[in-house]
Amino acid sequence: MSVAESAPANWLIKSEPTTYSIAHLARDGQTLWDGVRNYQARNFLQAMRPGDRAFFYHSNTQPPGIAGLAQVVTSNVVDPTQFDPQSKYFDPKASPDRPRWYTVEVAHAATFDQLITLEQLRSAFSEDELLILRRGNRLSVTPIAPEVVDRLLALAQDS
DNA sequence: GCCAACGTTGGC
DNA sequence: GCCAACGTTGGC
Repeated sequence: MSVAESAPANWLIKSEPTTYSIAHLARDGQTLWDGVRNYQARNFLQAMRPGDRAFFYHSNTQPPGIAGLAQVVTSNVVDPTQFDPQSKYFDPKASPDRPRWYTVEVAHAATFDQLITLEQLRSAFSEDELLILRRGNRLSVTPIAPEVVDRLLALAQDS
């Protein structure tokens, strides 16, 4: 009996485009997804594996929506900004022998010709299907189920 | 700029 | 361990 490799998982990662947008990722090729300081989001980041797909969502902008795709290239990376007193993400309770915050490196995979807007997402999906549609949701990293992924990719094709 | 929602902090 | 106060997020 062979050990089956699990299929790549799918995620949604949020960023404010004024801070870091899909265009920045396209320019950089890849980046360290640093600065996440929420335990639930961190736990999702730790579950990511190389090859996983991430939908790149632009938040706090007009209009908000999914701007493109990224791919996880390195997982379980200690976020170095937690040790840097100059960083806005500095965490005085973290130390190199006891890191608290882990993240991933992601590579640019696609920039959609047109944003899949939040409005489109709301009309196509329920709150249970897409966690970002939940009222008051603040999680910056969320998992996406396979059946939702196919419909999202179809929406991206249409755009 | 407003404000609802939610996570975190800290006094007790 | 409770919970009020506070800070942040993010759509509108």
